[in-house]
Amino acid sequence: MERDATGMTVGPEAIRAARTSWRRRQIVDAATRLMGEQGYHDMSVSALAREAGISVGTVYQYLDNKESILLAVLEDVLDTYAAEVPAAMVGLVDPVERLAAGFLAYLDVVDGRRAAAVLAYRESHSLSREALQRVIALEVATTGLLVAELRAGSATGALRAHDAELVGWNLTMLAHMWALKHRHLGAYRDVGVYGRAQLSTVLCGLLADAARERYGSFLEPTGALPAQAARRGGGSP
Amino acid sequence: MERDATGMTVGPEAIRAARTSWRRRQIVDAATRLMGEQGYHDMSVSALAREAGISVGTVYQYLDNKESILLAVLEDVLDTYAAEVPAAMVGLVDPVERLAAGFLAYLDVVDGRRAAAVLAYRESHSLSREALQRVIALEVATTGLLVAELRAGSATGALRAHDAELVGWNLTMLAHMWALKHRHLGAYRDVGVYGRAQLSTVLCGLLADAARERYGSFLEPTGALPAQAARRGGGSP
Amino acid sequence: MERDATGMTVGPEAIRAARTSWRRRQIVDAATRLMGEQGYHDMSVSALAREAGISVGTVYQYLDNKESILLAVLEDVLDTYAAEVPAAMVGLVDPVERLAAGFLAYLDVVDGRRAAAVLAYRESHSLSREALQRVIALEVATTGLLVAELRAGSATGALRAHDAELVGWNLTMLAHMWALKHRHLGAYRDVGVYGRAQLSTVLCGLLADAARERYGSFLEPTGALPAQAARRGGGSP
Amino acid sequence: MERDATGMTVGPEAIRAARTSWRRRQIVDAATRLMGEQGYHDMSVSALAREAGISVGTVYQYLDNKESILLAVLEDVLDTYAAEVPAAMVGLVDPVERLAAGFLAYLDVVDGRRAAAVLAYRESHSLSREALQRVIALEVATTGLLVAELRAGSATGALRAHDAELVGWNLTMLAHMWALKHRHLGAYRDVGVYGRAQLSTVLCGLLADAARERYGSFLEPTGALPAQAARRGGGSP
DNA sequence: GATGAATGAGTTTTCATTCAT
DNA sequence: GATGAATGAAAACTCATTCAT
Repeated sequence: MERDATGMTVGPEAIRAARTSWRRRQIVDAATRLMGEQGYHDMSVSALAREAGISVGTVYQYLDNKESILLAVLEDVLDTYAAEVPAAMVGLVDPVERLAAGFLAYLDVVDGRRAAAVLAYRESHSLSREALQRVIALEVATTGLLVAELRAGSATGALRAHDAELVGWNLTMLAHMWALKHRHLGAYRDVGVYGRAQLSTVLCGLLADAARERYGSFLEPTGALPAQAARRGGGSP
Repeated sequence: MERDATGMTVGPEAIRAARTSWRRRQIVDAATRLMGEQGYHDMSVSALAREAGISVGTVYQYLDNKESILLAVLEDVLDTYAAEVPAAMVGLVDPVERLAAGFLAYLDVVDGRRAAAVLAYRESHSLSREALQRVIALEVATTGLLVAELRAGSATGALRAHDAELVGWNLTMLAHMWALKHRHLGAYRDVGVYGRAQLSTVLCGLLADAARERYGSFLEPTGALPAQAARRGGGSP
Repeated sequence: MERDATGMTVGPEAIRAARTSWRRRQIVDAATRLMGEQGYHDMSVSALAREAGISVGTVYQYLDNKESILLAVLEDVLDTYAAEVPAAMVGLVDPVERLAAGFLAYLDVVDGRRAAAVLAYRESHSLSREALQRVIALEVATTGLLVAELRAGSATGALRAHDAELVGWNLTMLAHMWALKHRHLGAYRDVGVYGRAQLSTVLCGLLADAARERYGSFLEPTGALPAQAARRGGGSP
Repeated sequence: MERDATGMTVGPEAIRAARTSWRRRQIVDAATRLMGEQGYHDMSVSALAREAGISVGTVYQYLDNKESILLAVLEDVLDTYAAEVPAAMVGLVDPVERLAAGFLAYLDVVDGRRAAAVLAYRESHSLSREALQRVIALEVATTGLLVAELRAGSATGALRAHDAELVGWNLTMLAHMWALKHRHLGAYRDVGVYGRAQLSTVLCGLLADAARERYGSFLEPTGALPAQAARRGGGSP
């Protein structure tokens, strides 16, 4: 493989790879926009091409068929969750703090791409069995990150015995809810407030009595979050 | 208006009305089935007619167009919520008990018609502006029943000061979640357990210290529910 | 056949015949109205039934199919021509006067039922071959009445040698034109004026020099018509 | 804009424009044929596509909907009138000669496209309000050309005072009549004879006494036309 | 690689006609 | 005789996908 002075891979394959990912991004971004507005079925491939500024033929050069456009869009959001949630936990060691930071990062991604977050609920059923499995696997993986912290918290004694998987899905659901019910919740609320309120709801029944004081700030829905957790989670101003 | 020996209204208009509602039920039931499996867009009207055992023309005799089939299906579920939730509260006076009974009844309907419950999330965006408003209004109305009890609970001092509207939507969301995440939750869990667990999660942060003992049973996720609340809520075994 | 005191036929067959003609009139009148507005194809049989104040089934009891409704409507107008044109000539002996009276009567019918007159041009092609033959035969018959007078006029020497058939169709066409081009002609003109103007146009080239003086009034487009001819022809004020 | 050796515009836009007009012509020609036989409503778009030798999709690539196919067909004939009538007058200065030449050219177009000429009468009512306005405007424009000559003839004193607009419509109607009544007129007559006969009918009442001699040839229905007027007008042999 | 014209299967919807009541 | 609910064939129109340029 050839490399240029700065260490970047060059040569025909590198050019091709770069073009491919650039094209896919063009397409996925345009598709996310259109599908958010009109839905998967009402987005025609030619409208997508127009929105992306390319031709129909080019769309089909980079994606096999309409369904794989949908898959690419959904994977794109789910990949963002899978990247941002662990990124927010880096540097934190306490399971409860990691959990809080992960949840707030999740919520932050949802808030930044609300329309895309809704798509996973609205359009997944249009995927083939295999594609659906991939989407589910991604969702399970991200929720799994939260579940792991819930289990770790139990192990350290900070959290009471609980159904970690159920609680993990609760956290995921509450993050998604910000997008799903934004019509009802978003008018007079702010993501930050929303996130803290939901976190306190979930942690309330979870924290062991002995740990309540230590994590008291999480139980105070309207209170300020400890610096660490807020760092990543407080996305939109 | 003529009436027969049993007091039933008879005569041409009564026959027509009865036929109309029977036909609409046939159609709505078939549509709920097909849309649950294939989605709104992938359900063709002729497939619907076949499933309902009638002709395409007959479908259009009772519903104006495909969109109004969707609306009828969604209203059908939402109407069930709006009927069952208050029905479950009848006879109860304590706000917390009414809230619990309402939530469990809501969950019970969701459990009984999981596919239909998901449709509201998946297909609402295919409705026209006006139809969407009707659907939203119905959803708001049912959630409003829970919000009212949350406010009443605050007034009696049983519940702490809280964002009643947000908590109301949380309860709604957690009921819907049983359908939305059933793939993940339903395999090894039972609605009854699920309902009590979620109720305890929500009530934990809400109950005033003074009321904790009184409603202790609600805070015990796996514990038995007090007779009253369980009576209505414990639908599917 | 039974007859009542006034000599009217009675009995079941008479009742049936009377009902049949009454029903057909209801239907033809409604159809003429609707077809005039919407055209034959855009008039649905159920809309026709509604307009006529009867049920679809009843329409089919009196007319075999949609095409025969069209035929009935067209025959209705053409029959009116065939009745009114000779009626206007009754009592007149002079061929030129008879011709003038016939033309003006024709025009008068057209004026009274403009929409129906247009239907013959617009919708005839939707008739079956046989039905079309009947319509054509009726039109030929009426024009033939004018052609006969043209020939008679030649025989008496009042009219010059001419292509009587062509002139007959010209007169027919000019009568129809009042309906066909009414948008352009009707705004600032009156049927009476129109009729006299067209008659003078046609007669000008026809009258033998010796007869010009005698029928001078017909050549004066804006002049008054001789009493006889005006009697019938001056329909709309 | 690029041009090839022969000065033809080339490049993608030129190709596209050429293809578009070629396709539209294919479609309009096929539609004129089918609509002439079956009428607008009974011509299905798929039958049209078959007749044109293309696919349904291609029809819709070049024309928005079925109505615009009809409009294209009607505009096509009306545009021919609007082009041929003035073309026939070029080089003539005398209003009466120009009028005669214009009328005969009009008739010539009608004769060349009889079925299409009838369509304007049969199918106009299927147009939308706006499309109808366009069709009417075109018809008025062509008749206006004749009306202008009628007025010019009055100004020079060749024609008597008359209702120029009415006479203009008469000429238009008589040209159309060749198509509308062809069943009755066409069997034993020839367009040339028909045209001269009708022209003489119209001019008879119109020519001022002083001009009768000069334009005597126009008044002789069966006589030869003066060279100029015959040149253009004598279309079909 | 990129384009976009062409395709035709598939969708929603209408409506003439029938026939049990 | 009168009704109008039921039927299903047929129509207009869309759009994912291909492929010659």
